[in-house]
Amino acid sequence: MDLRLEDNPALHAAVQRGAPVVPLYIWSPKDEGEWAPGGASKYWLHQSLAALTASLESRGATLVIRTAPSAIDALTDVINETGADAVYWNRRYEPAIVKRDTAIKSELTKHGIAVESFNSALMFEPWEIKNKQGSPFQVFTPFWKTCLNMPTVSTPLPAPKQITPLTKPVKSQSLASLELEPRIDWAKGIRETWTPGEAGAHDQLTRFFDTIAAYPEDRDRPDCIGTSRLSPHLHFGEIGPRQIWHAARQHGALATTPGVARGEEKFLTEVGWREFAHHLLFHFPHTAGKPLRQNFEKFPWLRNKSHLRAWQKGLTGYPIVDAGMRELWHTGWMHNRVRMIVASFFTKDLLIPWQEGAKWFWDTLVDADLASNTLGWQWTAGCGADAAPYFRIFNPTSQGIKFDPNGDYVRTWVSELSRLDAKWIHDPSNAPEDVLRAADVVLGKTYPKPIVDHGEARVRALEAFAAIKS
DNA sequence: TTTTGAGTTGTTCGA
DNA sequence: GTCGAACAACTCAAA
Repeated sequence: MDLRLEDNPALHAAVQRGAPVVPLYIWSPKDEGEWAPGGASKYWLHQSLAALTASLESRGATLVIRTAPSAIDALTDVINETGADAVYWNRRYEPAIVKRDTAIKSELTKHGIAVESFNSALMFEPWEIKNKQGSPFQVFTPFWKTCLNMPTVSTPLPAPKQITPLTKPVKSQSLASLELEPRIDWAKGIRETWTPGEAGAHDQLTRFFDTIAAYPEDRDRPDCIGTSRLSPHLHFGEIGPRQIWHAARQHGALATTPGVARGEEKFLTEVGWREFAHHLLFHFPHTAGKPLRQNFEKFPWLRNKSHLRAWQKGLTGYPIVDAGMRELWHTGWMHNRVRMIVASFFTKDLLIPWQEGAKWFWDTLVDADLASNTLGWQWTAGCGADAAPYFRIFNPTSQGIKFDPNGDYVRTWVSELSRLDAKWIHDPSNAPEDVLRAADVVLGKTYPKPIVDHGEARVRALEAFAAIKS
């Protein structure tokens, strides 16, 4: 899924052949198995496809859009209609897609079509990075060390200046016919927050570089813009990790103050985590639905529908959790630190299976990415690679105080608490009566009481972990 | 094969 | 108020 012209190896190779090129996008959500794009992703996809259509037009080409139950059907149609003798695409690494694309490749090859696929989504191929025993890494630090010792990250390719179209136009569906945009317009917040598309991705990268020196500290602060906010752009391939790698290296090298490049380094490590997530899902394809660590199969999860709903709606009674869940609902995105807090609350305070949380994120995040989502949830739940030790249970109140010290983040998203001062905003249920009254907060009415007591929930979680000890 | 050191992101308790 | 240790045991990765 690479909705960009720059550093797009499949497009580049196709243009290099010198023959006319038919840029084709196939919408075949059934191919994704259980993981067809959710609502927020579909909204983004629509905008990004519109942007791609425009930029292809500026190079003389038209994006052909097709829908099919399976990609092979649409592909075969287009090959028959155009007489194409070669098909190029950029690889995806999700288990269901690897399977599909392998089948497509052998099918087309059988019919004499020259098929070639390329890596544009990752810095390294999952099979390139392995430990001394030749198996995939399951710990991040040695994984990333090995990546950094690889010869080079290849240099990004330029966007083609001109793309030669077929003389006879190829039939295309309209973008609207994919019905990616919601019927009821709930996407206002997303629209106001983001600019999907390749140009938007590069603007975002440039903006981020202005503040990257503060990244190591500010990245943990949801009350300020300290993170790159590139995740949805990366997911849709509007920008690639290799472009980011080289841009950050270059930017870091320009820094004159010694130590300033620390920001770039730290940021690239995070891009490394994205890489790690993709490699892991490739090597352990069952992990999107099942824990990497088998002993977690018998973890005593609870299923409490009303807790699940309270979490989804941002009505748990823990302000930092509720702020995060509402930011997600409103903008299609949540700050990384807050993702950890809400996920820890979900899996440890509520003891609901991590898969349920992953599903909610899948439908509501504009950056929903199977590899990153899987790693993140399994890491928090303690059943994944390099996972958090069982005793690391976030205290939502102290996390709030630590990373949102003035309460600005909570005030932005939980308006009913906006008149509470910093001293009590993360702990309204313990605030004195007169403080609450002065801030127009009536617990249980204007804002919920905590749905679980964190102290008790912590003890309960520790007991649950003790139950699966071998 | 065996051994050794280490492992993104915390919290609580007691000195 | 601050600080360090305990919170288990396991698995991974490398020597």
